[in-house]
Parts: sequence; C-alpha cells; structure tokens
Amino acid sequence: MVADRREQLRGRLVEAAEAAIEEGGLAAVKARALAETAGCAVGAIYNVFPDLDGLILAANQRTLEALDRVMTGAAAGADEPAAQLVALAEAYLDFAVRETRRWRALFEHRLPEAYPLPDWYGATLDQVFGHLVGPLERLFPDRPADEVREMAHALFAGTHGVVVLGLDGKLGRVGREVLSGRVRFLVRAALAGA
Amino acid sequence: MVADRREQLRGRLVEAAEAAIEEGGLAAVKARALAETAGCAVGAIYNVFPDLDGLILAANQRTLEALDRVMTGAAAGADEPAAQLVALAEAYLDFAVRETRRWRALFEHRLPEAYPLPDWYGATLDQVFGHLVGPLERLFPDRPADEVREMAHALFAGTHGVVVLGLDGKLGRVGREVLSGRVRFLVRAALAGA
DNA sequence: CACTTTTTTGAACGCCGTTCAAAAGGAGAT
DNA sequence: ATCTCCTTTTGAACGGCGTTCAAAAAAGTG
Repeated sequence: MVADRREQLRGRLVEAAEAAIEEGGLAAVKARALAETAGCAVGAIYNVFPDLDGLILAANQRTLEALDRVMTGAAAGADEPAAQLVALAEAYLDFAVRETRRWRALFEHRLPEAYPLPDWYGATLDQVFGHLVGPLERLFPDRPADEVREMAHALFAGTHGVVVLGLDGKLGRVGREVLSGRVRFLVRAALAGA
Repeated sequence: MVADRREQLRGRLVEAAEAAIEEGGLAAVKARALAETAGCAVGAIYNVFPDLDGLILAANQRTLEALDRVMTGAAAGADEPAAQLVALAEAYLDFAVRETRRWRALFEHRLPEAYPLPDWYGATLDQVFGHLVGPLERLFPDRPADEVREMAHALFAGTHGVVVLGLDGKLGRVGREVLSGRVRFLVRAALAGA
C-alpha cells in the first residue's frame, strides 16, 4: 500500500516529537532533529504534515488520549459521585506531575491566529472534560443540564488552574502534597457550597 | 547623567515591547522591530538588557503592576469579605479580557530552565495574590494563617484556571458573561463550602 | 527496456536572537 | 584646535530556526 509508508512516517515523526517533548519540552521540537530521529529528510515532514504545528497537534492528541485513559480509570475507582470528582481532579494533577512536559505542551503550544483547531482535537478534549458530567448529574439530579455543564467546566478549569500555577511555580514553588491539598479543598468546598 | 540615557533607552524599549505585545502577542517581540521603534541599533538592546527574555520580564512586570492596581480597586469596591473576593475574581477576569495579550504574555513567556525569576517579579506577584488574604482572614478568623493562605492560593488559582481555559477557548469558545458566571460560581461555592 | 508519474531529498531562503570588531562620541590635557 | 584615552553605540556577521522547491531517486506502466 502506498498510504502505508506515509502513515508509518507520520507515526515515527509523532513518536520523535513526543520523545523530544519529554526530553526538552516544546522548544525541543525541531525539524532537523525530528527528521534525523525518524530517519527521513527534513522536507519529508512537510509531505505528511502541513507544518510543525500540525505535527505538534498530533503529538498533543496522543497526550490527550493518555490523559483520557487516566481519567477513565480514576472515575471507576470510586463509588460516591463526590469522591469520583475528587479522584478525577487528583488524577489530573497526577498526570500533570508525572508527564509534566507532555502536559505542558498541551497548553504551551499556541497555534497561529488563523489556525483552525481540528475537530478530532476538540472532540478528545470534550471527552476528557466529560468525565465530570456524570458524577455531577448524580450529585445534583434536579438541576438543569446546562447548569451542570457549567459546574463541570468551573470545576475542571479550577483544578487546571491550581495545577498550572502550582507546576509553573510562578507563585511560589510547592510540593505535590500541597497541590493535592489545594485541589481537594477546591473540589470538596465547591461541591459542598453548590 | 550617564545612567540617564541608559534608563531612557530601557524605558523606550519596554514601551516598544508592550506595544508589540498588544499588537501581536509575545511572538511579535522581535529585536530588530523593537530597535526600530525605540530608535536605537539592535545591539543597543543588549547594552541595557541581558537578552530579550529580560526585556519581556520588564514588560510583564508593568503588566503585573497594572493588574495589581485593578485588584486594589476591586477590593475597595465592596464591604463584605465574600463580596470582595467575588469582586477580585471578576476584576481578574476583566483585566484578562480587556488586556488579553498583555495578560497572556505573563504566562506564555517561559524563560529558559536556568533563568532565575527576579525578586521584584515574584514580589509583585505575591502582592497581586495577597489581595485575597485579607478578606479570607475576616471570613475565617479562627483558622490558622497557613490554612487561609492555602485557601487564597486555591481560590486565585481556580479563578485563573477558569479565565485561562475560557480565553484560550480550547474547551469551547464562550462569551464573557459565561466566564463571569463560572468565576462567581466557583468563588461563591468554594466559600460557602469551606 | 524506455517512458511517465510519484515520492523523497537536502541545499537554499528568509528570519530569528545574539555577538563583537570597529566607528562614533565625549572628557581632559596640551 | 589637536591629540589621547576611554566609553558608548553601531550594524554586519554568525549560527540556528522553519519552510520551500528544483532536482534526483523510486515506482508504476506498456
């Protein structure tokens, strides 16, 4: 098959990009280095991706899928909805701590103004985020669906904020336990107060 | 005075950087363009700043000071501690919406691994963040100081998360009022549940 | 085999941050 | 005014980046 070789090259390039990110962050994703790792010419990258942004997007997609698996596991680990939500938030923190550079690349990567986010990317993000909706619906069965969705957004984003500022260390460098505490507080308190 | 000319050049360069950021984001901060705007040679930048990162840091510092002024005003606008905290969170959102590119530059700018955050930078950040501590102490007068500080961190970071994900639009593009709603929910609920 | 089409290649281009030898600009002495 | 010494400013040059595209290699076809 002709498209097979193309697909194989795509795969090797995405792997190379992932490796580069794990090694030195987004800044380490460089055309010439990737080509060498993947065993092709620099120009070949542009045969199978529109540009490096497209390649990074593909690598980020794999990160999102990994995150999704982790979140799926976390939700299954608890029974009570509230405990599930706490577990999900902690799973998110865990993932960010364990895979810091890959996780960072998700948000560090700003694509050009006009670059359209691919559908499959947004879809995976929705899937990750969607893990919160089920437990929230069970916790607040008589609230309208859109209100529950807004709560899910707020909880997810809030957790994300704690993790972002915590790992960036921009407002004080702290350990994993402290972040865990903040995340638990935020989720528990928000649920109790809602 | 000899140092005067240096200081003037520094000022013009920071202004040029701010203008560039407002115009096209961090990516638009380019040595040659800045030199032209500030009326100096490219090399002159490196006489008054260690590198472009240092210059960006100076520009970000000014953004932080602007943010601090906004937060100071917000805290003064309400009486009740809880209302103050909500106002602070909304002021943060407001600032990010109004000055999106300057605000983005604060977090988008990742300095090299070994680059030390200047003291004055961290100090200003602490100051911004510190606005939350007062109201929280009045709300929870019998909790230990470090617990209050942790709550402040969690609230600030949570708000930040809602704003970041909201303005990035990575998980669904939404309007300002929706974000406002999320922020209010998060702060109010967290306070009520704490 | 020759001929056409497709795929792959890597030198070349333009732009980037950064450097540093050389030019320009004072300050003081003659 | 001229020469000297030191400081400041300059911008061409360097290495590295993403990206392109004419040419070479490979694959397909009769």
